[in-house]
Amino acid sequence: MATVTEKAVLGLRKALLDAAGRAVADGVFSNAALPAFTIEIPADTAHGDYATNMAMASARALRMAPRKIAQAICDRLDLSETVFDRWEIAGPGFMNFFLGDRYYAAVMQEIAQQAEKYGRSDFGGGKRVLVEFVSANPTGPMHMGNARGGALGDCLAAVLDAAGFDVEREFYVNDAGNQIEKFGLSLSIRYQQLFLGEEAVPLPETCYQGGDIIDHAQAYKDEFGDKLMHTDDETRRRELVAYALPKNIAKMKSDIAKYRIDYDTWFMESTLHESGQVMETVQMLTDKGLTYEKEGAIWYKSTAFGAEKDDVLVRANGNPTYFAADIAYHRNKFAVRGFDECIDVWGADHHGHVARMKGAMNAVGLDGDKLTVVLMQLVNLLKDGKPVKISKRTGKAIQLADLLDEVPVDAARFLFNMRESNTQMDFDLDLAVKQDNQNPVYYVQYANARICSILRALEKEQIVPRDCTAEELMLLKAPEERELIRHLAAYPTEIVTSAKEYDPARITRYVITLANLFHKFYNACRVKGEDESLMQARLQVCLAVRTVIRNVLAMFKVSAPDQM
RNA sequence: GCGCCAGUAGCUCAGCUGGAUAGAGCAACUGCCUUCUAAGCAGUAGGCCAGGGGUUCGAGUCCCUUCUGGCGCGCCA
Repeated sequence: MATVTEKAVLGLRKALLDAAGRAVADGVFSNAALPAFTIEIPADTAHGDYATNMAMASARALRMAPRKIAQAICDRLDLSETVFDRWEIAGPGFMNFFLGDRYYAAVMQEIAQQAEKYGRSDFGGGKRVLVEFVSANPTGPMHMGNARGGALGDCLAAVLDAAGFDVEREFYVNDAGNQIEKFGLSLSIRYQQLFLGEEAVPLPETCYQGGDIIDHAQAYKDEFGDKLMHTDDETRRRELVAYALPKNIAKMKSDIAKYRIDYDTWFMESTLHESGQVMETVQMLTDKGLTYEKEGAIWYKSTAFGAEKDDVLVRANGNPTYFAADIAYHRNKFAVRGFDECIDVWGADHHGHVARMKGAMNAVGLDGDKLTVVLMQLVNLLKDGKPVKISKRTGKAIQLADLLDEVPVDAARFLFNMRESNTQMDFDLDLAVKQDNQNPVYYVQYANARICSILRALEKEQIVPRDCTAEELMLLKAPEERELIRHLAAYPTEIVTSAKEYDPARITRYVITLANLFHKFYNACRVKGEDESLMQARLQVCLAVRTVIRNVLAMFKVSAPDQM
């Protein structure tokens, strides 16, 4: 089901090729194959609604001047089957085309008909995609970086869903391995300090320094007293982990829920170890001759699959590394659960692991190209214009929970999803806390509220929107109306492009522009008080804008209040 | 040292697979509410697209190089 806009471009392409065919038949063009050419939207609308470089691209093959080629094509061009009604030749040989009334009317009808489905497509063909994001370490609270990753991952998943993929969201909980050992040791020392003092049991620098560790120890002491002062170290550590880890995970779940993210799965790393999938994966690589032993450890030949160096899978002490578990985890995604494509959102500090992870997929007989890693630069938090260091070890990290206490969720989700993921981003806390017009989320919400206000004002006069005929919709001729409708028409394509580029921030920018065009329309064109037909046609414009704004905001889980 | 990402208006960022005079928001300045919400709109000003080479009809976009910033290069995760 191609959209009105897709059909417009396809129709134009066909008309151009037909015209070129006639030129060959007329003997004006040689028989040479025409090179590929593009049809695109010019930056300046004075250059038409669509333009093609066909003549310039063909110049060499046809051994003709671009403008002559363009003239020959345009002379033979039949636009009657298209939604275009005018062409011109410009500049070095561009052919520019102008959309006719019927296009604008068709777009309006399409949006009205599809309503909340407008923008959705079957581009993804129902392929099963897993988007794994945030996956914060459960040894401590989530921080600002997780806020960006959360908005990015959740909105990326939403965009993929709109583009016709069958999407699931997943949080990978690293509840096993070295960092859990370290977590246990940190808890154990803090606990003992509560009884013996800090000097007697100093906390090593390699331990978690955060205040949350002390809080856990204190809470345990409050509940169970000095019970663990009489046990051996290992029991104490295990007991404290068993006590604190579920609390941390529960806290992550409640923070994530506050942030309006709904995961399909919280996947526990421990299940991979317990079920034997980690060692099974190591064995699989060994069977393929892709491992070797050195200094008591089992190494994987990463370099055989494009990585820069080999990596340890099983340490000399017999414990598998994070990497071994991660291979097993991704193998589980593809081979056990059968996802067609997997997307990981990682902090950019992990970029060095992308190649080896993809390579490892190939090594275990899967396809590394089906794993996409979306890298996200970490957030620079600014307060009073100065950077705030984000570090779990100093214990001074700004937590996700703190952020959500101060910044409305609407604003946080919107702001974190404005910049392309792979660019460094400053997050000015003072600015984000401000609820004023500097915050673009209000600008977009305001457009929606204004539309609702128009509808309310008209309703007081017993005027309600009704379906319009194509002729009535063709009354929408003002430049502000046309630009607005063209932008509305671009929405489905934007979704697909966003999905292709794994860049949901594109949609945020799209909706800001939509709000801008609506505000311009609002100032230039009145609805109330116009002739009935024009008023109804403009009401349809309002409804269409509201539909798209609501679709975008609902997709990104940002509220769209009727009044502000 | 090697690798990845980036460098575009005072600030934060767009710029679609190379296309026509490089865009937007914020900040600054000037206008616009007796008519649908001024959280808005219109306008002015602001640029050697980090520097230098190259590729071609055409380069912010592609290639090389230098500089600057961020991040990696663990039997950490």
